[in-house]
Amino acid sequence: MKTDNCTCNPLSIDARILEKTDPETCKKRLAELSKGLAHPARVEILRILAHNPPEKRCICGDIVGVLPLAQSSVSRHIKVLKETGWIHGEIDGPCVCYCIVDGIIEYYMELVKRSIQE
Amino acid sequence: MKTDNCTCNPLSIDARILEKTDPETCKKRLAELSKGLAHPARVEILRILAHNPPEKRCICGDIVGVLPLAQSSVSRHIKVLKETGWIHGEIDGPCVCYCIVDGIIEYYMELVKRSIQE
DNA sequence: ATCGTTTATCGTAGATACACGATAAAGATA
DNA sequence: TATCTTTATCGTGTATCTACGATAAACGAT
Repeated sequence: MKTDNCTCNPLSIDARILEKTDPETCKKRLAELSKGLAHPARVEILRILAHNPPEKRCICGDIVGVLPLAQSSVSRHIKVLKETGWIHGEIDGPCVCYCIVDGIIEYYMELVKRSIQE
Repeated sequence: MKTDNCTCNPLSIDARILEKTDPETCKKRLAELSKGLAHPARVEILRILAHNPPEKRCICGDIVGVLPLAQSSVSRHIKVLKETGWIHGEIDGPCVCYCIVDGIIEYYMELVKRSIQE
């Protein structure tokens, strides 16, 4: 079931806060986020969430239909993405509304640059 | 032992080749490279290699001195970075010359963009 | 209250990751 | 040849990852 009005708070992250983050924390954060990306299924989930229009963000179970994995496996991948900080979800009736954290990709890129190049 | 003249071929990767890569392969490649980044010690190794001046790229054992890990553990992390495609190494006398693959960070960022955003 | 839908968690099993010390392999040096 | 240095690999133990089916939990609808 897909609802049109998503109750998801637009949780966002600003890449500029990195300026106040010490290098050691940056490395740990980068490693953590990278673990989230370290599986093709999770990349695909992020892709789906990133492409979902903002006004229709509740696509909880639709992900299960797309991926060639059991529902429990998909749920686990979603959990990893939540724990590593890529997405967040809020309960919306019987299903859960997931969305990608706003600005997380830019934040991640900035982390890569700062942790490796600077 | 650090040698000044590095025998490392400047193995490089061009982010533009991604244009010819199909989405499924991109996802797998991104997941693979991300696995390489998914540990703080490996991020630090990449940082060290990225900062090492080109004319002094052979710093094999120096990495062991910097990281709070046993030599065998560092060697294993280096192996992961090699296998996932971040670095490459060539034997240079008794030590091994490691360098970061040229352009790999830009390639990685491009992969993130293409696999998630496009 | 009962049923159907949706998502999370549990239990299990096999694979992979991570750390360490010990050892091997390769080349330089005496 | 013997020895030192440097790096890779092996063996071990512990922890985490991954997948699945089964089950539980939460909510809406009947």
